[in-house]
Amino acid sequence: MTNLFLKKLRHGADLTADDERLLTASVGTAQRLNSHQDINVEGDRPLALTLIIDGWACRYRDLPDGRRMIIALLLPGDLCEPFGVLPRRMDHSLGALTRLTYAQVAASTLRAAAYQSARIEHALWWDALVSSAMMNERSVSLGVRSAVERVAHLFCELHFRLNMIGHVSDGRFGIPITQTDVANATGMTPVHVNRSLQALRATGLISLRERQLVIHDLSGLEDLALFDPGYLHLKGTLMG
Amino acid sequence: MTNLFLKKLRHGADLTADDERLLTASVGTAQRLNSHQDINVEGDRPLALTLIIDGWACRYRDLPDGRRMIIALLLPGDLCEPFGVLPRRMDHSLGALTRLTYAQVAASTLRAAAYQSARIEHALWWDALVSSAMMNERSVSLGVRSAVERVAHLFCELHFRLNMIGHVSDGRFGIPITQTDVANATGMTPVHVNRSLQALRATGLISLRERQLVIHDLSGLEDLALFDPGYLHLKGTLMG
DNA sequence: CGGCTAGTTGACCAGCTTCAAGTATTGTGG
DNA sequence: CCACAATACTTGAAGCTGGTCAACTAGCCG
Repeated sequence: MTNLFLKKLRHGADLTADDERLLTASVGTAQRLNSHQDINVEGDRPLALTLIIDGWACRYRDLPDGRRMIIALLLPGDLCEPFGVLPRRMDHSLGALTRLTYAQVAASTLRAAAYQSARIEHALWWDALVSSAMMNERSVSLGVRSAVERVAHLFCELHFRLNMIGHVSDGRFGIPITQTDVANATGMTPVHVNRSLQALRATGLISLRERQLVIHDLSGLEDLALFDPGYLHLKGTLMG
Repeated sequence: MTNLFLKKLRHGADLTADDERLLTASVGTAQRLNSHQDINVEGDRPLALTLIIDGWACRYRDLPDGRRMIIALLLPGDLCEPFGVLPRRMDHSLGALTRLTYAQVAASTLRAAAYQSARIEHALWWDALVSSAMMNERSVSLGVRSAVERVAHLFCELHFRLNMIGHVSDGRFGIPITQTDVANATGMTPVHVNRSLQALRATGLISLRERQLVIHDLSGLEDLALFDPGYLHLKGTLMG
């Protein structure tokens, strides 16, 4: 269970049992947090990378006048930053959206693991590539997609990401965050998220009740969202 | 002149003459392109990383219905992707916005240089960190900043990035791209970019004529844009 | 000179925000 | 286990930001 991280990385490279032991040994002890608590805040000097073990978190930024943007949603198995490096000063914050279990990982330890095993190096770079591609696609959403498209796109992306770690069954998965969180992540107001959700439900492509999302027609939803899963590089599609 | 790349990397680490020779040797021969030509298009299997030598380029994505989003602006000295890895398939395109000189760099060569010199490794990771921070800040712009704020923020960022490579003198620098390009990069329409530019000029903080931008009051512009230069990690602010 | 691209302006419109109020749902202390 | 508060969700009405459409101007190059 600690290692949805491994489960995800297996999509990026064929890790051996040794590789997996090495990675497991790099991860610190689990820590817990309630929702709305922060792991790092802007301005901190972080001591290690953070690995999400259970629950959802986000990287976010607050502007001086109170506006908040969620830069990225972090799911179990996600590393909060690229593996190679720690900034001297956080330029954004890292906070829990739900009750959260996480662990710290030293960047130097991960780099050392990458030196030791080309497969680990490959897997970690694959993970960094996918994270960066998700940031790209988020810009596209925020820049040119409409409100309904953005929400639909988010659901498609969550479907694929959660599926990688076995958290989707039969097109159904939990979305344990509030509509206000979705609003902060999509650059919309909570009110308009609500209305967009209703519009999406009205298409018949999804159901959403009590924070359980059911995708009835994935390819229909993908079409609506202009979603192309290529950016998630799902088959260890990497070379150097 | 080839090496605005080095000039930029010096902001991330103290490179020795040997380091710089090694990096210079990694870079392929210069190639030229006219504006609106592409280096890679979505779906390509890229053979190497691309380094911008002269002129401006962008990473962009076209949606099936014709909408275009510029994901990132690339300036002289910029590497188009994180250094460690090449995707098997491009999930976005890379194109010239002006006449362009660029060169290819093998990802494996760069990784090898990083193995050989901790300073090079440090500098390359610093570069990757800054690129990723710029993507974060772009999401913030697109998500919560108004039109005028977005344009102002873009100008602030360009000021700092171009300043790193010595392309700013006295608050003045060239912006060799069209208002339509700015629109595609900020998620706005060309018409509204035009009006926002007029609004910005009316504040007296900037002048913009014949694609020469003059920032009369940088800190005033930063305040207007809610710009905090911290994310550019300007002083080799990195640890592992 | 003519054709193309870039920039500018005006009028109108739509998508999304804002504000406000009301209904569920969840959590908490007695 | 209930009462109550707090949080999350939903709905309506009005307004603003930015989009759309269309036309016109200015510069550039063959």
